[in-house]
Amino acid sequence: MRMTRLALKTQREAPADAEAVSHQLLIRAGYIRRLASGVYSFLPLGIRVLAKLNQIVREELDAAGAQELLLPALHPVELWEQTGRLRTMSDVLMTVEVKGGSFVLGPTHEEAVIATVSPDLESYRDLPVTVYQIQTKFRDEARPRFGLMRTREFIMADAYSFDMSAEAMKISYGRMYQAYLNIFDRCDLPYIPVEADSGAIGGDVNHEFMVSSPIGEDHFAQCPKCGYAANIEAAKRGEGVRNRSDVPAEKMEVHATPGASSIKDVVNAFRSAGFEIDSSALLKSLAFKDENDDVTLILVPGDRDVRVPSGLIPLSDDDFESNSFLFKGFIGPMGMTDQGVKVLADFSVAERASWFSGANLEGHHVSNAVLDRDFAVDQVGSFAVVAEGDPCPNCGEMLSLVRSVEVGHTFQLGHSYSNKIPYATFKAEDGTDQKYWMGCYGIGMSRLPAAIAEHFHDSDGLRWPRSVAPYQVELVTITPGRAPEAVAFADDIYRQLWEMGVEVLYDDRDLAPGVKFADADLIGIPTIAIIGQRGIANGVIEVKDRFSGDRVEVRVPEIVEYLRNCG
RNA sequence: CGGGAAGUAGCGCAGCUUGGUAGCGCGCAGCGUUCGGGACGCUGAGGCCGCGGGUUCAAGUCCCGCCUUCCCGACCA
Repeated sequence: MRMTRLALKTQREAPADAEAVSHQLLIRAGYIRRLASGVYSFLPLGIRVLAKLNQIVREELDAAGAQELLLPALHPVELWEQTGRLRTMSDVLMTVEVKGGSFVLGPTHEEAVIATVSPDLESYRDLPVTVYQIQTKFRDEARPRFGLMRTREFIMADAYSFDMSAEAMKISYGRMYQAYLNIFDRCDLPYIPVEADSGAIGGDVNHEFMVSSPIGEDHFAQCPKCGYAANIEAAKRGEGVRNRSDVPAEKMEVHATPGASSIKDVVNAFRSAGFEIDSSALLKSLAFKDENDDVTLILVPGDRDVRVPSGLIPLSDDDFESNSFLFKGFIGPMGMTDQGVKVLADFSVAERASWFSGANLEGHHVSNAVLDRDFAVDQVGSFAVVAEGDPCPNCGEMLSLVRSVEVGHTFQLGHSYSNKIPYATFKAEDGTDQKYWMGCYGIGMSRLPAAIAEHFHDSDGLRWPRSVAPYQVELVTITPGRAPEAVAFADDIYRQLWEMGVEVLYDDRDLAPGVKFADADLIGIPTIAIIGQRGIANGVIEVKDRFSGDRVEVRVPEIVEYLRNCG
């Protein structure tokens, strides 16, 4: 492509509202343009990156035995009522009213794919099947941000597997998981698969594919020794050193702390009473209930958050009324097991000898509450959100927390969707109707260019790995107005490379050299060949590697072959 | 949804305190000079000063309301 014909203009300055470096560079270099908040156009260069990524995904998923199809973006609203997600996902759903009904703009396609393929998957003989699509998704995000990172309209490659048994589902999952490893390998991204929390989509085993990034919106815990890695939502810690050495001689003592029901207020109350403490000395006791309305108390230090086990929900105000021994804001673990409350303590609770805690009395807290002396627990385990330095659950090494971008997510769904859709069944070998065992798999296609740009840019601009670069080679002519022979020479190289099928961008613009060099660096094509009068007079072409910055001089007769081998 | 900031030419910004002809840089068009790392001169085009109302002889500027955007948080298959 000749740049004089390319519908693209680089910008010296990024829009003021672009914060992330990847966002600024993608806009400045002319890959994307904002149309609305969280809504971006892909310009000619940007769509080429996307096409490269799509091609990688197609090749790997096809090789894994998945079949491409294309589901609609418009879903009849009834389909979403059926699974209950019209309600549960109402925060992000966009709907459109049309003649004769309403449609949901698909934020994900479990409903649509089941409705589409189930007529053809009638028998166990028809399984297993995995289908995928590359589709635009719509989510009314609370806060779109960081350019392509979090948008309201985005492109996802999503796949769905259908199997006849749990074992078969695991095989399909394993195959897709491997395909995902292949895909991210080919994007050259340093990613890491982590164990993840299943969240609202439901299901059991699942993994997120994370890329470490300073603008990531996720965190995962990683063990430097054994390789354990899990999303912060799912990460567990191991047992620490139980501290019994400095158990105070003093007995537990009740203090009046009127109105102090938050961690912050309680700390302040004790401080004004002369105790030099911070929130880590306070025992946070949070009450939850299960489906039988049985109460569970979870204990974590006051400076930590509870990682709520699945199946437990926080008590409502009504629940507090029906459990009159629970004083919201003043709960402590003392005597709770006698009330039939199950008490779970995080490992970190056992690491401290004595605690300040709620007194189970309105307006009162206690000091010197000691585990196994003043209160009992049913189980000590990993019940807090893990923190930097917590011991690894596998090997005990200190965990570190990594900020990251989620570029893919794979789920073993089991029956969580097929159970909700009556016709999501097949005839089993024994003649009974059975539900599909499903898996689903997603890659944020439009997020990937941002993640890649974020990871590989330097101070001069973008640097694309070859596998996703919009062009493999950029030719830059120098002083075209004055050097017709150099231009003719460049034209010839361009034509030859073009005919060989090399993806070549040709900066044939009549601009000052500095501008063209700067643009080449900004755009980030991996190989830049500089064709100027001076070099040609010496019989050489200067070729710059955008990644390493290395420059080599290639002899004129060899230049075409050299550049071809770059691509 | 809570907190903060900002909307003036395609992009980056000044002007607002103290109301009186809407400006600068980049970019864009034309001409000329330059030409191996974002050159220079001259000429020119381009504006619903976010929207609506109010105050005033007069509003980009003051007052009220709304909208949009960005950042932090909450939320997030």
